[in-house]
Amino acid sequence: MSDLAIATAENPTRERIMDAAEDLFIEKGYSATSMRAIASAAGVNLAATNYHFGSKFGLLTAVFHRRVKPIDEARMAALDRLEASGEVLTVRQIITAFLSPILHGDNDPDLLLKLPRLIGRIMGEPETLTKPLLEGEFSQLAGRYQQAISRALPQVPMEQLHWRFHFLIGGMIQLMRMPAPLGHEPAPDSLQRGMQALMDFVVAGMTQEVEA
Amino acid sequence: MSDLAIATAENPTRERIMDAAEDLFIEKGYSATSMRAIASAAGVNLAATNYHFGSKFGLLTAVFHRRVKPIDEARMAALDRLEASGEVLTVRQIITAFLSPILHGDNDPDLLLKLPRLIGRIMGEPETLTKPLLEGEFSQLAGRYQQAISRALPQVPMEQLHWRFHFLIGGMIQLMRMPAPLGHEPAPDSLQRGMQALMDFVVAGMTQEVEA
DNA sequence: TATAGTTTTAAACGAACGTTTGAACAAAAT
DNA sequence: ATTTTGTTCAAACGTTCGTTTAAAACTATA
Repeated sequence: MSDLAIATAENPTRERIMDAAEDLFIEKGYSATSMRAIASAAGVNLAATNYHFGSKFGLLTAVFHRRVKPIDEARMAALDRLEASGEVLTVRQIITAFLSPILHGDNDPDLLLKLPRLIGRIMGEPETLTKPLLEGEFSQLAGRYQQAISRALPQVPMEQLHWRFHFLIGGMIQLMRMPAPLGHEPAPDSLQRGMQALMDFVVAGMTQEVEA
Repeated sequence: MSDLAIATAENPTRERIMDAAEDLFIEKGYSATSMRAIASAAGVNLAATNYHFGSKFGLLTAVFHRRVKPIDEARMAALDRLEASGEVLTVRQIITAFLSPILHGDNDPDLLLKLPRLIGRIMGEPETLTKPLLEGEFSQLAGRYQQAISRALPQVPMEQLHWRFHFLIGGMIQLMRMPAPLGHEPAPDSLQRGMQALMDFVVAGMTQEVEA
């Protein structure tokens, strides 16, 4: 028996487990979701979860990266494309490149339903969980985007730009966690509308002028 | 034996439990924190936790409200004070009234250390936990502030204002969860600096002008 | 000092947890 | 046909969970 199963071309069990785990992680959070609940929702044997993913955390990692990887790759590609033009970028171009892959990341139809809530929920977990998930990849991506913003706003001190990027992330997570404002029912196009509002909000915050 | 203990003038056990619970909730989150760990850290018997707070959720409620109540009361009072002047308020005045109680909420010296991380962590928990905690009080507070912002920006559609308030909350939570930007070590005055940056960012986002 | 009320304690309750085991099964390779 | 390899399964491992019990210890009033 090998340590972990080798994923065959089509492995319905593996994917059924990941789908069920994703839904439960979104709804209940990581700690409050049991492997038994996942196996039961997936219609597979309990031991299959550990067989395929090694551990509960291994399963979380797989579920998380399945959604995030295409988004971050699209973000990288979008910035590559912009910078290849050689022209000076606008803040709006950069912000759009960063945020719009969430809406058009890949061809998965329920990306819009799953990804935001998954990110939002997992980002609420303790750092001991989230840090290993983000290590390396995302911080490199964030660094590239902050450099790009810095070139677009050369007069703004670096510390300010770091804070403003911080609030971009905060607004994004808030939008993902609650795709409608407080006390409002989420409409089908809430996320799109919220994303547009977020882009305008962040561009204004990034390009702010000192007041008289 | 009564259902719950009546809090005497000074009840070191009750407060030791709340202090320990707060630290552990901040560090590990709610689900991942056990009553045993709380009792052990507080140096009290396990049964004392249920004796004083009825249940784990009752303990969370007590810990949460101990921190949040003075903040929200200060927010209410600050808005009262502003509106009593009768003059038209600026967005900056309103945003400042909302955010600055976090920095100067009461006389507890470790408010700055505890409150932000507690809020940030708990807001990351599933809605089933957070909704009962926020019901009533905060939504009323948020409503009043959104009304005030609406009067300060009469030309902006209500839907836009709701989104912008949403992002104010998101930035605030992000700042509370991570009092320093990504990849930066938190300095002693990080929260103050971040809060100032957040105010500027949000005021710019709130008062944004449509671009040419 | 008796007595009533409150708080703390050790111990246990049943339930649920993540993980592991070893046998059964399927399918491909020899 | 037989071995090998990957997968599924029921069952159990030991641990930890939130909560409860009933007695002991404490506090204060009478």
